[in-house]
Amino acid sequence: MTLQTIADRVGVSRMTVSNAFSKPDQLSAPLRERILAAAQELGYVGPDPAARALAKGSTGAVGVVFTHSLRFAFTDLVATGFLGAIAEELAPTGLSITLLTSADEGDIVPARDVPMDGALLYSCDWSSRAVDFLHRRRLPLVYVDQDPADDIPSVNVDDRGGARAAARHLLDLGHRRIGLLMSGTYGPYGLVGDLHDAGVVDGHSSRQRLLGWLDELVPAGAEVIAARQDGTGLEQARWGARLLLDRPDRPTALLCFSDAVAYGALQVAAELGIDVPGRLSVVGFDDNPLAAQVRPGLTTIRQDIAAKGKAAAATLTAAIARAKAGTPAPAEHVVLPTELVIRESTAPRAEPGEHLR
Amino acid sequence: MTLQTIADRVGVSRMTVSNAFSKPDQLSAPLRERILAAAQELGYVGPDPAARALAKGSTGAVGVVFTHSLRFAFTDLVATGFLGAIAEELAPTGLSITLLTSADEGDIVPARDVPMDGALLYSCDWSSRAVDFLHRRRLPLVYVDQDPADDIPSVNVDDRGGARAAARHLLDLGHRRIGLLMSGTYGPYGLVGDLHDAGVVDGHSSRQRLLGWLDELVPAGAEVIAARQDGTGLEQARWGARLLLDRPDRPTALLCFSDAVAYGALQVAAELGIDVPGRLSVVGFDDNPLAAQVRPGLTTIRQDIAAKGKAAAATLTAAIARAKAGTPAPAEHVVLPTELVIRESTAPRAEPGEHLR
DNA sequence: ACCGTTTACTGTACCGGTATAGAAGGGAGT
DNA sequence: ACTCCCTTCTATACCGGTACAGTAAACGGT
Repeated sequence: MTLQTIADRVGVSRMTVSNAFSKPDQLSAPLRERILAAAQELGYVGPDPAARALAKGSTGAVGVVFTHSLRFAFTDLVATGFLGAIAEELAPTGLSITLLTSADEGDIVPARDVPMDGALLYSCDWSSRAVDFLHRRRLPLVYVDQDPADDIPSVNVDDRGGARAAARHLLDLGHRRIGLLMSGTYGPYGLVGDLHDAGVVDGHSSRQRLLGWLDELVPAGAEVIAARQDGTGLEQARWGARLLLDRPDRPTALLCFSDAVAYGALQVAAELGIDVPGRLSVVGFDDNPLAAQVRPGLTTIRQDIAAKGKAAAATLTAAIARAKAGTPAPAEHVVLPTELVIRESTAPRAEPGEHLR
Repeated sequence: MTLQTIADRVGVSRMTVSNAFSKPDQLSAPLRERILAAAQELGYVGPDPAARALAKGSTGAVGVVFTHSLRFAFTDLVATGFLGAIAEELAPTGLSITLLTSADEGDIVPARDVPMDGALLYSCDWSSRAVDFLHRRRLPLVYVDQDPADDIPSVNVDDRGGARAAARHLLDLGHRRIGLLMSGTYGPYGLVGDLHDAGVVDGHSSRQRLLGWLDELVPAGAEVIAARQDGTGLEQARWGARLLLDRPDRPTALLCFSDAVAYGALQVAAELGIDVPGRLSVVGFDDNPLAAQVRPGLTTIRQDIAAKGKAAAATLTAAIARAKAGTPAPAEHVVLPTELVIRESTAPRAEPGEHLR
C-alpha cells in the first residue's frame, strides 16, 4: 500500500499522487479529488512519515535533551514550565517535541538514533556522549542555561546579575555571616573549603550564581559558609541545609541555588525552631511557583521561564530554517533579565548578641 | 558522507560498514576497528536515523497524544506524574517520547506526519482527526483513561468504584445535600438540569466518576446539585464552585471531578467564609500531590499515577513487539484500583438548622 | 582426501517517498 | 498562424540505509 498502489488504481503517475497529498496546488482539483477518493477507498492514510523524512531531509520533530532522568523533567516545576512554554511556542509551527536524556544507557543512544530536525540542550551534562553525537550529527542546536559557545545559538538568563541582587539584598539588610547552599551533579558533597576551587561548581547556572554572590559578598567582607549537595531534590537540600544551620556559628542568612533547595532549607529551619525571617533570612532563585506558596513566602530572584521557553523555541526554529536555507548567519545569544522579588523570608539581621537563640 | 563513502575508503562493501555499526558480531574485530577508525577520521557519525527508520520500519520513538494544549501536559501535576513514570519505564528500552497534541492546527498534523513506532492516547478527544490518523496508520496504540475498545489495549483506573467510595464516605458522614463539581471540554457550562443527559459528560473519566457518584447518591435519596465547568483550570473551577456555594440552599458537601477542581472549591469556600470541614465537606479525585499540601488536607480518591504510567508504557512496548512479530494476540485491558484517602476536608454534617451559617 | 560447519564478507533488491527538469496541451496576445 | 506562457502531469534520479541469500575460505573431524 504505497503511492504507487494509488497511482496504478487511478491511472496516473506516482508523482501526481504524491503531489495530491503534499502539494495540492500542483494538480487540478478534480483529479486530486479522484486520487484522494481512491486513497480513502483503499485505506491509504498518506505518505509514510519515515520515507518522507528520508526524502525531504526533515522530520517534523525536535529534540529536547536533559541530563538528568526524564523524571526530573516532569517533577521540577521550573523544568515543566519551560517545556510547556516550548510546546506552546512550537505548536503552530507543526514541530513536535521529542524528549531525550543525555544519560547513555549502554548501546542505546537516542541522541544518535532518533530522527529529528534540531535539538535544545537544557541543563545538560557537557561531557556526555549524547551531546557529542548531536554535535557530530551537525544538527541545528540551541544551548539553554549552558556556557555559550561562539558558533552555537544560546539562551541564558542573567544568573550572575540576579545572584548579585540577591546578595546585595542580604547585605543591605545587615547580614554579614551568610550561608551558600549550592547543588552539584558530581561529588564531593558537604561543606566547601575553597570556594574558588573549580570543582565546586558544575554547570553554567551554578557557576554564574556562585560568582554573582561572591561579586557582592567578598568586597563587603562578609563571612561565607558554603555547602554543596547532590542535585536539587528535597532530601538532598535538607541534608545540605542541616550542614549550615545545625552548628553554633550558623549564618544569619542563606543564599540558595534554587527555590526548590530553599524550600528544603525552610523546612529544616522550622524543624530546628529557627524563625524565618526573624532569626534567619532565606533567598531562593528562579521564582518557582512554589516560592509564592510556601510560608513564609520566599524572597527570590525571578527568571521568566515562559519567556525562556519561547526564546529557546524561536531560536531553534530560526536555526533550523537557516540550516535548511544554507545561510550561515552568526549565532544568536539571548540573555534574559532577572529580578529580585521580595517576599517574607528575608528581614534585617537580628541584633548582635542575640543572633544565636 | 554515507556508508558508501566509508566503504570506498576502507575497500569493503557498504553492507560490511553497515554491519560494523549495527551488527558488530557479523564481522571480524580488526576489520571493524579499521572501519570505525576510518569513519571517525572522515567525521561520519553513524547511520542516518531517517534512512535507518525507513529501511528497518521502526523509529525508536513513541508518541504520547493529548487533547488539550501541551501546556496542560506540563501544568497538571497528574499529567506530569504520568509522563514522568512513562519516561522512566521507557528509558531502558531506548524508546524516546514524542509529544503530540490531538488538536489539529490546519494542515499540520503531527499525528500523521511524525515517524513513530506506536502511541499512547491519553485524555484524548475522541473525534479528533489526529486520533483517526493514528488508527489509520495502523500504529500499535494504547488507550489510557479512554473508553476501552475491544481490539485495542487499554489502561484505566477504577474511576467508578472510586467515585462510589467518595459518595459513600459523604453519605456515611450524614450528608444528604451534595454538590457535584464536574468538568467538561465542550459547553454548555453552568448548573446542570438533567444529570442523565448524555451531553453532561464528555470523556471516559468524567462519565465513570459521575456514574459512580450517582450509584450511591440516588439509592440513598440524596439531593444532588451539579455544576459543570470548562476543563480543570483554577479559574474555571472557582467559577463552578461559586455556582454551587453562593446560594441559599447550598450543599453541605462537594464531590469534585479532580483535586485540581477541589482546590478551587476550597478557595471559594474560604472566600465565602464557609468553614471546611465544619460547614462544608469536600472530596477530590486523583490524590494529586497538591491534595496533601493544601489546608485543610484534601480527602480524595487515590489513583496510583506512577503505576498507571508504568502499565501504559509496558502495554505499549508489548503491543509494539507483537506488531513487529506479527503476533495478533488479544488486546490487554488493565484496570488499576482506587482507594479512599481521608484527610481533613471532610467531617460529619453539621446539625440541621445551623447548616446555613 | 572428503565433507559438513562456521566465519567473514559481498551483491542485489528493496524501504516509500520527493526534487527537478521537461513534455503535452490550451489559451492570450499580436 | 506564431510565439510565449501557464497549467498539469510524467520520467528519472536520487535520499541512505537494511534484509536476505549467497559465495569463498578456514576449520574440524574421520
